[in-house]
Amino acid sequence: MSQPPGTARPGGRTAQNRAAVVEATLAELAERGYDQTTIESVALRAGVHKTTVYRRWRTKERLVAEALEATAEVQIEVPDTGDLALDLQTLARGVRAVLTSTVGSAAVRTLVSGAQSSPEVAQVLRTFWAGRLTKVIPIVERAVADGRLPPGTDSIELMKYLAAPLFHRVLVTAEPVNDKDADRAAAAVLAAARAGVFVVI
Amino acid sequence: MSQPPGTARPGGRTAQNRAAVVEATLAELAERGYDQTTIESVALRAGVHKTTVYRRWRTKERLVAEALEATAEVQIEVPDTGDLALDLQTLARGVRAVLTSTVGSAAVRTLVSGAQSSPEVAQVLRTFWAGRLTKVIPIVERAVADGRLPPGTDSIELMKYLAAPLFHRVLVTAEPVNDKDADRAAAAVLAAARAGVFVVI
DNA sequence: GGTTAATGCAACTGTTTGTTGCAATTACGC
DNA sequence: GCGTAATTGCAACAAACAGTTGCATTAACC
Repeated sequence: MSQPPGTARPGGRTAQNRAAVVEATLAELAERGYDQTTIESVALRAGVHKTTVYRRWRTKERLVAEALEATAEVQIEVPDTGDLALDLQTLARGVRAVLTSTVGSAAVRTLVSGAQSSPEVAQVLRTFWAGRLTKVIPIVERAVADGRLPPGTDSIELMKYLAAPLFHRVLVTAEPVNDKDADRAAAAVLAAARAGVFVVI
Repeated sequence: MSQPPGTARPGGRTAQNRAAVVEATLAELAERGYDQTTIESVALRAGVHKTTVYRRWRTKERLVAEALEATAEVQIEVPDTGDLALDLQTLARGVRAVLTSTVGSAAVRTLVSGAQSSPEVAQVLRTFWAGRLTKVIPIVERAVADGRLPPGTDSIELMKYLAAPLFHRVLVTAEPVNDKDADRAAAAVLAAARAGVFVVI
């Protein structure tokens, strides 16, 4: 009993409940936002009693952190056509798809409200987005090797600039994001990259 | 009594209390964040009883909205040198200064997080940024007239792309933002604009 | 099939949010 | 100044919520 519940008998109903609670947490985060998400609302949605959630996760922060970690395997498609403009466009559309998905929406909403008060949640979110930023590295490296981009182009910074306008629409202007917006973001970052904006000395 | 308090006798102590509460609200938002800011904490800080705040503002959302509206006078410097690259750079540094100011950073995070649960706060957010986005219009129009930018360039969209990377650093990656970052954002948006990314058909 | 971990349930405590009646204070017209 | 009514302070209150605990029930694992 010194160990938290769910460790000694992790199969059967325990695993089922864990999955249901994680899914309910993400849905609540996406629909209602971080501060409107309560342990009770998650338990109700998951069809589980609140004491079960309290006993296994202890706090809302850990619950949110684990739920977001469980989505880490959701991947953005990595394009590999060799056409830089097309690859960036595909990547941008992938970012758009993540941003507008249930998981992505939950991550974004948690990012701006929950991460302020919880270092634990903030750390998970950093890991979450860092894993997605690396997607662009091979694409950029090949373009540099082929001479289609200037040598020394910082692929991580390029990826941030690819995603930034899409985040901006979601977070700041609260506008919808469609494929046309993703295409524009890709075109903008391509022009900037060709101009050497992302070249690190 | 059908009207909210503070309208019939707006002078004297009423005005003094209103100013104290607004100032306390901004301070709380800056120090503790949106969800940690409560009406009671604001009242305590302002040296006013909580019933006064409840009776006059009714909800936390209206209180926050009014407090943030009071900061709308903070202006970004409008460059006018005629050098497009330099003007964009100056503008980007102005955005950076707003984003990184003590009150500004908290205000931005508050706007973004509060806007997700409160349409009223969201409206303040839109108005706030709409007033700043227009800053770039004359600069872009002159550049288009001089042939330094393609005809049909959307100045509002350009301004969003100028600000997006700076917001991204503050909100998503939680990285510090300095003048070098602002300069890079300006260079990126200039390259994109010259490539015709912001041309509307 | 037996044991025991995990869960459901209800009842509880403590905290927070928001309200209300009433007395004290004070802004504003005269 | 002065009277009156709006505003505020105060205390007490109701309601909602967070989090805990004891105990009975269920079911995972040997």
